[in-house]
Amino acid sequence: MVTIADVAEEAGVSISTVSYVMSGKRTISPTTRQRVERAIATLGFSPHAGARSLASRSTNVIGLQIPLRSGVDVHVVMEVVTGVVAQARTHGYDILLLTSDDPRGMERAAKGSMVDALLVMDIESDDPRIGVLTHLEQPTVLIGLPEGRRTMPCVDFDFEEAGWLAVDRLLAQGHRRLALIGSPAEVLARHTSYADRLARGFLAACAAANVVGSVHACPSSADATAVVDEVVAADPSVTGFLVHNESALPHVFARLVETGKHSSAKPGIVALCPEDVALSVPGPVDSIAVPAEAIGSAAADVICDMIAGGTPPGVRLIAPTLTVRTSTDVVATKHPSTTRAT
Amino acid sequence: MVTIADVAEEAGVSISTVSYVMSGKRTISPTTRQRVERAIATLGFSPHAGARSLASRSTNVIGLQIPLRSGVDVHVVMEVVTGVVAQARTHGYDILLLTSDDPRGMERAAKGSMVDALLVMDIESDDPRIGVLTHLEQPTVLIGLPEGRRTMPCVDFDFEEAGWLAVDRLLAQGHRRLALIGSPAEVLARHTSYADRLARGFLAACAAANVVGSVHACPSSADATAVVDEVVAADPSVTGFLVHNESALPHVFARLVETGKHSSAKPGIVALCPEDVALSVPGPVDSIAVPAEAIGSAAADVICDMIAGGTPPGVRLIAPTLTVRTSTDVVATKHPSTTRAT
DNA sequence: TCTGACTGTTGAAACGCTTCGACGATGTAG
DNA sequence: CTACATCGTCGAAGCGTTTCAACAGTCAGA
Repeated sequence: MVTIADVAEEAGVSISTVSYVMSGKRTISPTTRQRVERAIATLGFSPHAGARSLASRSTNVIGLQIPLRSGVDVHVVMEVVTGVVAQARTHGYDILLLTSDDPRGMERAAKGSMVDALLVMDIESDDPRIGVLTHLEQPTVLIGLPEGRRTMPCVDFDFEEAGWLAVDRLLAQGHRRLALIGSPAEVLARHTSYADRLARGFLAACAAANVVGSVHACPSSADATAVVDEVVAADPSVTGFLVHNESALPHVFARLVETGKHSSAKPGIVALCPEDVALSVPGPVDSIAVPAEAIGSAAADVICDMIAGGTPPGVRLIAPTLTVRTSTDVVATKHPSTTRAT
Repeated sequence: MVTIADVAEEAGVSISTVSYVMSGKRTISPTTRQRVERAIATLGFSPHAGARSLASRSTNVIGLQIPLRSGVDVHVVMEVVTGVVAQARTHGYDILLLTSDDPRGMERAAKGSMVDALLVMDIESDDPRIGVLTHLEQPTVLIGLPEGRRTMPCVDFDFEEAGWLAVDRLLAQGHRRLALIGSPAEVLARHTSYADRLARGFLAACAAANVVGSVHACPSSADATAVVDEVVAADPSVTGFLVHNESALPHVFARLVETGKHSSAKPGIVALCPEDVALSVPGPVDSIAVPAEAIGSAAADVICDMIAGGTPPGVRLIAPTLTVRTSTDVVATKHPSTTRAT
């Protein structure tokens, strides 16, 4: 293994000079800088991460808690992770994967100084992990939005606003009885933050328009068609559907087309999902994109800023955008509210 | 921060004694052991990972390279990751996420002593990363199976055998002209290991049975139906389909049902995908499970064993199993070849 | 010419842990 | 009773960085 001492010798300078060349924390004459840089290159030196973290008390690693619970959209999770990793790298950070939903995994990583900060996904409205997290020294950012007192920064897509936006669209198309075909029952049962917020926005918008809206759990399997049938059977006047379930979307779409509830001429669906999922369905459908990768990179930005000593930004929500594909008179409507910070 | 010195003082022993209690590398009397353990608990001590890695020259972290390339089945990737993480944890290892397909990311992690070993997913038949990996000090395990000289251990599902198995089943059902509806074109174009091997097994089995088999790229979107139509149009005698494309499966299934190529009475499909995907389709379909999580944990076992000094196991392939759902006379056929090690 | 400020460089002290060699104390065999 | 392992514990030397305090040397201002 080649150490900083080897580099120093090769370049004919002291160890500390090499260190300062690498960190840029002190002024170095151009000539020595070049000598050192050449030595680093010829020897192929890369500093020992452990030694570095011991001396500098920082690891350049961020712990990322990702959900393995049932019912989550892997597609979305994966994209968020992609965004986090890519953006963190641009700040010089690597990602340590934490998957156990037992918060002791995060505690272990934090107390063992394995990470400089923690990023937690799959937040529930009243998340038990938050208590543990507040006791840690490392800054923490949540991807999601718990209810009540928010003691730590949150980053997420504005699902509540998305609910309003979807209802707006369905109302504009003349629908007067709406249904939200949502996440699987287990996701709703544990009050996953995004599902709660979407339902809240959806129901509030319905109420504001004096229209009946109902929320339905939906499995990610082909059984989704059965849910559609039940919803329609229970109240045949339902004509407008907000679908927020990536895996179920193809089935729901197919069934609503079969039953005449959705067609290009008479659209009855707004889908809430990543763009490519909306496009993969056999026919046009209006959709609100879940900008999963953008959420991830925003979260990475926030947390890197906090590590650097920036002030915690409170809540950062990414505004929803509706893309219309079922009518030619409008192409895309950007919702007025832009990204808002609290 | 509480250090090992604090623990030593609290317990009234020396620092080294505390260390030996934790590592178990020397005999310690029951009484001191208890005193130390109590001290650790009361102070909530957890050793500094960086210091540890500096002194012991090992990090207890495994680098995991996961693919972000287009066309891969996120579902499968996610499950593999799950298996890796969970199993690695049982061996005391954490996972550092590496996503850039640029091998310099892995080089950086390895040369900076951030990881004890590397696990590389999404292997291509002639993978350019392998050259870089062989120069690293850390052991490396591939999830996939490159062609040619195999200089490093490989773990994967036996896709080639799966091809034979699927053909067996389709032949047994009387089909005499088969088609493999496979991965997206970009996956085939870069000769992703699993796609190549599946095609090889499929074509070899067809040839052995003196039956015509053809391989077709298929996008993950609704355009999959168009592929089905093209295949059938090009040769209407095709009646047996092996489908290996998680996202396309619902569309392919639907189209084949519509065109009368598949039904419970006259099944024409064998699906190669995770179990839950096969079950999510609206109707029974025979399938060969891709045991993604098992692949991940097998890989983790192999790599942990290598770190511990075990001899590299060569190639480890998990045998395929066919699950029959379209006929009541057979329930499940375990293929004769069991997990084989080379 | 002297003083003080600034520049570029250095030596050495941490950082928190593992592990080697050593050392009493105790047990065992001759 | 002596000689010699064995057991349990300890002190201290690293591991490879960062960073502080210090120090020559240069330069500008008085």
